[in-house]
Amino acid sequence: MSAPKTKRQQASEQRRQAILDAALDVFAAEGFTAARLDDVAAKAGVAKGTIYLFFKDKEELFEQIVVAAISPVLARLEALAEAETMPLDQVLETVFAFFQSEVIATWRRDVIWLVLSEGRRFPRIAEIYHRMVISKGLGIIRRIAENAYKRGEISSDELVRFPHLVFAPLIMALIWNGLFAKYQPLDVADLLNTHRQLLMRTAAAQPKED
Amino acid sequence: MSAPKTKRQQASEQRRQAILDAALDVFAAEGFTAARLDDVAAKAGVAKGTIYLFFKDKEELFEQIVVAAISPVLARLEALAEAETMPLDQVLETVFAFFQSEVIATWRRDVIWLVLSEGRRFPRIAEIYHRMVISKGLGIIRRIAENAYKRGEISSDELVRFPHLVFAPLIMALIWNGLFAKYQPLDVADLLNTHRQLLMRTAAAQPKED
Amino acid sequence: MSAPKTKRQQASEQRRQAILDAALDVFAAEGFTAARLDDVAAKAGVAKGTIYLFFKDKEELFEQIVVAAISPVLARLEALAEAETMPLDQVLETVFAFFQSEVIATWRRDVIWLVLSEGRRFPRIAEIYHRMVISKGLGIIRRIAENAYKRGEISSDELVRFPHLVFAPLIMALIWNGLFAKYQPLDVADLLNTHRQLLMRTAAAQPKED
Amino acid sequence: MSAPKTKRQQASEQRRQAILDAALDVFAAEGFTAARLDDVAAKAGVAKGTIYLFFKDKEELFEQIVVAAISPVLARLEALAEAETMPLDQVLETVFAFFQSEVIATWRRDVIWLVLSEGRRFPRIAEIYHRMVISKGLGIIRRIAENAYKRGEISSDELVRFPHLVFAPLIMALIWNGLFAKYQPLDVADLLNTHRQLLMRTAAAQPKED
DNA sequence: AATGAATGAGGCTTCATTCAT
DNA sequence: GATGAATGAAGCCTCATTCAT
Repeated sequence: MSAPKTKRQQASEQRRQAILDAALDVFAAEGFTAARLDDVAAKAGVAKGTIYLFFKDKEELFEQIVVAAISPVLARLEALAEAETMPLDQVLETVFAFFQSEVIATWRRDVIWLVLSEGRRFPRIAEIYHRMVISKGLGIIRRIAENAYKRGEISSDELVRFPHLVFAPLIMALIWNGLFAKYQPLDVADLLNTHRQLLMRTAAAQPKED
Repeated sequence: MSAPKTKRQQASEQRRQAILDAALDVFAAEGFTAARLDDVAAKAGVAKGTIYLFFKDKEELFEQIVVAAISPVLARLEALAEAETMPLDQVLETVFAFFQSEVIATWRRDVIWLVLSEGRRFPRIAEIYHRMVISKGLGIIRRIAENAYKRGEISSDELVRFPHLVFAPLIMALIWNGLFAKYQPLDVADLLNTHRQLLMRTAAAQPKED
Repeated sequence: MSAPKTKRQQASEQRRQAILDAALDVFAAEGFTAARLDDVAAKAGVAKGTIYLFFKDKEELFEQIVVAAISPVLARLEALAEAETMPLDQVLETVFAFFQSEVIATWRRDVIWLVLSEGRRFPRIAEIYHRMVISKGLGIIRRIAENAYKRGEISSDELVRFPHLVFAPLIMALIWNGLFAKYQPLDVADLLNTHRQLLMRTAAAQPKED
Repeated sequence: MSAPKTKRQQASEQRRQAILDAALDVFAAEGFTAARLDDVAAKAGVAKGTIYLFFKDKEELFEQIVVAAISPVLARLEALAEAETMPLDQVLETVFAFFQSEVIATWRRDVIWLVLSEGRRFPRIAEIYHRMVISKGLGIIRRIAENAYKRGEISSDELVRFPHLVFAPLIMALIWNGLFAKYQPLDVADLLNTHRQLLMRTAAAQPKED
């Protein structure tokens, strides 16, 4: 139903996507204000005016970058939500692996950087990202942790109250790679394994006994 | 040694500081590119040209904001370094309290946001911040953790290898407050207490036995 | 003689006219430069490219608006020319009534406004309008006045030498309505009656005696 | 009190005036939309940015052209207002002479053209011009006509009710010169003399007798 | 013939930087 | 030193015109 039929529509959709791809590159590299739409157009292989056939102005283009980037992530979250009864340790392993291979090493990283660095000046973007990604992701991990807690897999409700703690080292790793890796490399795989051990050892150490 | 002598020198130093204070406000609010030197000058109560008496250009002003903001922090770090043998739990309590009262609620928060959001485009700033703050802070925590580990206060070397894990929730709290608090408040005190419990329970649970 | 034969030709002529009608609206409202052909096309119910099937460019479209608008007026002038021996007073009454009901209250007003406001920058338009409307109209009134003068209906040759004086209050009324009526309404009927009385009393007062 | 004192202030005022002069030229020649601020700046001998030190944007510059042009005219109107008891014929002669030498042949003509051709799209300008020039001028002529009528100098109250009729041929002459003089010259002096005779013969013809 | 997506030149406006006072 | 008026390069956005469908 939303699949474009005619060649015209297909070509148009391809152009739109090319602009979004180029814009993500340029905006991530330069930031919203310093990014030049000339560069976006050049990188997308279209004329300047073409951008305005799809987006009202620079700001809407920026928002749509984030919106467009979120959609595919949502599918992943849905899949994760299915795993509510999976062992916590296994969930963490899956999530951390996904983060390393599919986020920190790909264009998804750039989207997060954009939200991080421009979100305060574009509350709409922060709001969208929170509503569609953050709150959902936290909710899923919270439910998984809750189940693990009830099963006695973990001994305390810390992650139930603050699922944020699961993600903190992920976002830190992403920031470190962006800012400091040049001066002091960080073994993200090791970091995240250690983080997981830390979370899980806590669990194993104090088996629930009530 | 660096104390200004004459009144003129003092007045000059005050102007310089007023510009830096104003610039921190404006740059943090708008980002480097969107920040207008007109606004900085107005907020500092000086003429636009005066800025150029102290700073070569906009970029140098930006760098000096960070440099100037770091100096006072260094003193804190030195003090913390003295505490190498303090119990880890107590160190964490001190550090987290400082973070809540002196970072997340003050202009220091803005400095961190600037490094976060502009650091990738201004490697010199990232480099300075890493060299003067990050690596020192991590080093101190690592040594404290190492001592605690040797004393048997904690049961594993995780924090020795990745002292980053101590700070991850701090940076996450700061980001959350900047981006998402409007939509979903976060009890930072509770979060950090929980984080500390999590770190320390690990320690207590498995007394070192090798 | 110029009647389109085939249905296709008729449809084409209708499109052309629709474009001209729309263009008159848009150009009158915005002026030549600010008028957007997008708006013209939308209002005419055609695609933008269609305009270029009938008119070489924006400027030619503008010219043709005026040309097309003039043709129907010419018929009126012809009719008036037949009335060369009609009493001057009656002619004025007829002309002024026509002006009030058929010019100042209709799209003809817009044509005049276009000529007024853009004529200096588009001499071709001024020239066309002068040749086809102004000079003819003035000539007719001059001849009528001349006849009236010869008959002794009016006592002086002022209107023979300057038939412009008959029209001056008309154009002034049109301008006033366009610019100042909002701030100070003008009773055009009263104005024109007064104007006519003024012209005719002159006539009646001094019967020709040579 | 409003005289600039320092050299700086004088130079600034001169620049402002140079910009206004240049802008009148360019706007009158091209119309508001087609006028290019680049051209204004070049003609005024300043940089583009300098315009924005004095005027918020193109539209404010446009308004200020008219406002600045009106001020000197006001003095003339005041002087005319003093002449309330002067014989009507003499007033008309004075006004018409002024119009020929000081309006139709100078930059004042351009101001009127601007009001004429752009006033509908810039109601503020029409409003200003009406309030400061039109209504005042009409009021003065009305009072002068009223006095003449009371004195019996003119036999009817037509000009009291519609002082507009005095000015109609003036505006017509201005328009003619702008649009049609190339194709058919107009002897403005003769036209205005004839107009005056027409107005005054009416008066003489029917001496007031009540 | 008719369409409307695509183009890219051009204009308004901003703002970092300079420099005469 | 301090000022702030002046500069002009640069960027966003519009819109007349073209052309593949």
